[in-house]
Amino acid sequence: MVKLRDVAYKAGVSTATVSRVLNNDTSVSIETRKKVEKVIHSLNYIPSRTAQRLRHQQKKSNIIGIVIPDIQNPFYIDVLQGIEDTAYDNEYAVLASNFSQSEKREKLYLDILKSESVDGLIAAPLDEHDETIIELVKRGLPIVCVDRGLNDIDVDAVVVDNFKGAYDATKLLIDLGHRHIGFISGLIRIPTSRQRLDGYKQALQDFGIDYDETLVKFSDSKRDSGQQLTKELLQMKNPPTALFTGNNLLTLGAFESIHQLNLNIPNDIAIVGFDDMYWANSLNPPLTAVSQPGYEIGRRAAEMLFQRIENNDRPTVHVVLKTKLVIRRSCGS
Amino acid sequence: MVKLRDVAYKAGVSTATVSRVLNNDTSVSIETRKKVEKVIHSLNYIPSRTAQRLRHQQKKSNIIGIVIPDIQNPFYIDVLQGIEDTAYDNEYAVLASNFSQSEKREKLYLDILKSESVDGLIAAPLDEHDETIIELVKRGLPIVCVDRGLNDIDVDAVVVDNFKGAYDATKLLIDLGHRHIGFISGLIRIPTSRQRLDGYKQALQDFGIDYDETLVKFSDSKRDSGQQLTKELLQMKNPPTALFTGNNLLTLGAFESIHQLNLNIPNDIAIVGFDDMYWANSLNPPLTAVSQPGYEIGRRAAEMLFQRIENNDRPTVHVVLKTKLVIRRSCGS
DNA sequence: ATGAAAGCGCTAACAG
DNA sequence: CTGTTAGCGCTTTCAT
Repeated sequence: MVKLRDVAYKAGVSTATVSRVLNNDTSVSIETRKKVEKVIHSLNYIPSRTAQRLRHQQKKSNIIGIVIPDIQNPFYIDVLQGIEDTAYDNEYAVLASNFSQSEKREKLYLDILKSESVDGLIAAPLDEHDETIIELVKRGLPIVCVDRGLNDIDVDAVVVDNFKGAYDATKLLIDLGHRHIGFISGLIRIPTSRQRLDGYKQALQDFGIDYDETLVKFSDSKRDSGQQLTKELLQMKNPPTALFTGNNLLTLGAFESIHQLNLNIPNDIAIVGFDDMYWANSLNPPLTAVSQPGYEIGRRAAEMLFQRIENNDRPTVHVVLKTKLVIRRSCGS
Repeated sequence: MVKLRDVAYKAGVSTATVSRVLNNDTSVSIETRKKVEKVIHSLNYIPSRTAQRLRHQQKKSNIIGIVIPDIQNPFYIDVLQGIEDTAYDNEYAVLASNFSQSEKREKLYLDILKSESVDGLIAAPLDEHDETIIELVKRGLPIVCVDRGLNDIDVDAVVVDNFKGAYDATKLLIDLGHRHIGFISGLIRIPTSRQRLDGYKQALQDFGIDYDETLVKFSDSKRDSGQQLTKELLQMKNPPTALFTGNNLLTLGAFESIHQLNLNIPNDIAIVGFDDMYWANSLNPPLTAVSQPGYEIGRRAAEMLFQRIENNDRPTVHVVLKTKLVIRRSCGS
């Protein structure tokens, strides 16, 4: 490996001068600069960022890290895109990592990103007690949580009102006359799942419908689970007349299942899904959905992160974005 | 920032001892180790990977970088997942970046990843003459290209047989009796788009159908374009009876457009799409598609990269994976 | 079993 | 305008 010293030696100057050339220090004479640049080129020399970073680690790297729970979930892709665009506008670069809901991988990536000296981190914690993230916050690394907050520590967060979103969806179905409404939930461990379940329950209660636990299924939020659990619900002896699916992949599974059973949406089974993804209009019938502003979540989170990087002492902020019920044909009318 | 020296001081030992504890050197007495570990914990100390790497730079970082053209395209997500899983099995971590088809962003991210001292890179080049990537290959950074190869330099690549895939799709529609087949292509600049167009043309030619350029539309491979161009095609005075869409997002746009026009698939318009994504079965009717093994592409690419990291001198390899025509109901029968 | 000290490649005072 | 030099945080001989 050719190093700065080699260049200096071959060019007959000091290492400092080479460094100056590298960093466009104006105080180098034209000829010296030319000479050095020639040697740099001829030796195919590339400065070691590792060494550079070690030298002045106070300097910003202008890189932020993102830790995503499940890259297969397009909701997080929207968030990521919002972060990316905002970052780019602010001259930051984004390094993303996906931990596929695995605690071990999450820790691995947090460690790496941390030590790769990112200026800050945007993360969706595994749950409200995510220790690895809490530790990083304690160490003073600028962090903004998205989608899910953290209970045991004060930290910036951008989330949506999952309770209200689920409430609205359930209420819509109730308003349309349904009394027997199935719900396919994500893992109860995950805060957003709990909040959505609570919204569902509250709506039932407000309209005098008893909560029937046989109508509620829990899953890992993957499409296959949605498919499987929808089938189970529809094959009950007293099946639901309407279905509320807890995230976008579960919704797709439900559609698949319903088509397979040759049932008609919304006549045989009405459906409202959490998440309004890009394919919602391509489904047949188009999906009625609780729209989460993923891109906006990402944008806000990035902005908050950049503020915090500038000033780590400002008070923490929780931003709660509203969901929006987008009514299309899958719920009937 | 708490550093090794702080730990040493507080524990009343030398920095060397702390380092030994960190690296599980056996020659540390049990009590000393315990004492040091306690301090490490209490101080919340994390070693700086930057410094570690500078110290013995021969050591691998066990990080690979990925440069993705468009993270909104789920095909690349499949590839990424394949890479990720393989990487994890081989104890590598993956840092991903998305350049949204922007040449400037691509260069930015390649620079960053390179200097973040990744052990290698998996990239989908902008085109066959992508200079930034060529330069990195020349420098000796282990690189594997996916989806698209590089013309001017020898480099490992994992691609699919786009020509054959497009040929098969077109032939299927011809076999079903269609003579007037629209094609919505991606940007002609992108190699995969050209190959698919060639496959389409060849199939027409082989079955004695004249190439009609008014039936072919070019676009940026986004859903909106698919929607718009499908509308244009279907509103021609002599509209196609069948449609071949050049990638998954274009397909979604086409479905949306067709539903809006209240046309029936496949009776009014048959459709075959490139890319068999996870939502293919949720569409109504389910989509007939050219399946690209995205996950497999990622897996192979990662394996090849790890081999090259071990031995950068091995000859370059081009892997061409086959596509598979998955017949469902959108093309009629 | 532990410590002292020499760097890894680079930058930034400080001095000239 | 250019050179000397002291580290950045860590690992690793070489002593003890």
